Amino acid sequence: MSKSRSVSTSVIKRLPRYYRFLGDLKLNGMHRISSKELSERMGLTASQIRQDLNCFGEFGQQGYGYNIDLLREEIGKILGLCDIKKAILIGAGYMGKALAMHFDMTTNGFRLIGIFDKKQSILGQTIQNLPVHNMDRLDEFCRENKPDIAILCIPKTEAHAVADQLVQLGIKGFWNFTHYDFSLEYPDVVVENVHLSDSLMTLCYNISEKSEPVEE
Amino acid sequence: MSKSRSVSTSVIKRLPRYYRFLGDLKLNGMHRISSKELSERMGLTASQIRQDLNCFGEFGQQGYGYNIDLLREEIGKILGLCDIKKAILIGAGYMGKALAMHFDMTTNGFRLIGIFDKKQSILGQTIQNLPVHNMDRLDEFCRENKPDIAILCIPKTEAHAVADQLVQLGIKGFWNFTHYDFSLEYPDVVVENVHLSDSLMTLCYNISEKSEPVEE
DNA sequence: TAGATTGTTAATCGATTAACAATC
DNA sequence: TAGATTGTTAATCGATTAACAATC
Repeated sequence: MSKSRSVSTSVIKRLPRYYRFLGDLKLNGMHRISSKELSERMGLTASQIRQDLNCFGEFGQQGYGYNIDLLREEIGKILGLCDIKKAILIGAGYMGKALAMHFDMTTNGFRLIGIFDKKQSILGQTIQNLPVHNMDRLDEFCRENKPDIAILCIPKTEAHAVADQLVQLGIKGFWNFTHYDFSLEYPDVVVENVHLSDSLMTLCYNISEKSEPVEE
Repeated sequence: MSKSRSVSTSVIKRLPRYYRFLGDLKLNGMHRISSKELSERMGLTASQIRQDLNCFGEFGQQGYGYNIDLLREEIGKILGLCDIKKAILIGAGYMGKALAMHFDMTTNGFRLIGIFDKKQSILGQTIQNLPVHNMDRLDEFCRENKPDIAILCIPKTEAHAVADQLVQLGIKGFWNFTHYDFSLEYPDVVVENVHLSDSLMTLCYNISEKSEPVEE
């Protein structure tokens, strides 16, 4: 299906945004769009859009443009959204709960199948029909259910040990909300970091920069 | 203080990570580090680190390397973390609450000064000593307290109208957790997006890619 | 057919890496 | 002084943009 291996991460990172915009256009009742019009709506160049898409195949038609519905579906396939993978949540604090309750993972390729915490007060609870298991049941659960990824919403101090354990248990990826950085430790495991602090600091920089007098 | 205007966003995005690693090294009781050793720990090249830092000044010493504590502080200054700016939270659902309760903004340059929602059931509550105000008090509050940024944790459908209102009220930046994309609409307002869906889709792609048979 | 717009090659631009003189 | 490591210039690499023939 895919044309060749190793598409650059810059391209990959743009795919979800294309997917989102195409979804919005679809909801607007539109059916076709040219790379030029899409580029204007997204703040990119038409060239870039065409280059990006041509990493994966030929989805357009000369003189016509792209069929919105079809292109969206193709990008969905490229991202692998159709094949729903199994996720477990480690840490049912505020952030973990927010994700479990509020966030529809199935539209993003995942289904939550288990929740774990070690805090006694949380253990009885049920979140989205899933009981919160004690951490000491993690091994057994993973062996039985073979989750693909783990969502880490635990304190930084616990991240390392838990990650080690999960890698041992064959986890394939982490959605990492902790402040711990294990990009390098497990070369065969995919890590997607959501470093909220980094994001907020970037905003801080840009705000500070903006309000500074511009020196020539 | 800063050497020249318009440092590339690639560099800016790496600053918080440097800041984090230097903080960890400091906690480890270390005092100096060379660009080479830091590069190995962070998975970068020494050249890149030196290039990045030299966008802002000369923080090292030949033959010695960098003073960890000092470099960390300098990066903090560059990011503008010392000057605490005012933030308001719009939307006190699961995600909004998680941020307000759990996330220490002051270490990232911001202080939460107001929380807003329109859901009747939430309005009585107090989160981190801040009462949840009704949305119809937003105008008054902003005129009185002049917040710098707004954290948007509201449904996509409401994002556009609220953003418009806040821009009118002089907000300087958004920390955007909604699925709405207003990168282009307000050229003078700084937007930092936390598109969790995009992040999860990227993870989905990388997991799918990894498990596919590698074709040559 | 003529016009529009793609897919793709070539040109440009920017970011990363390498090299090295300066210097602690 | 000799060794280490910076700051910075030059070389390389990759990503973005421009151009255009192919074609719907």
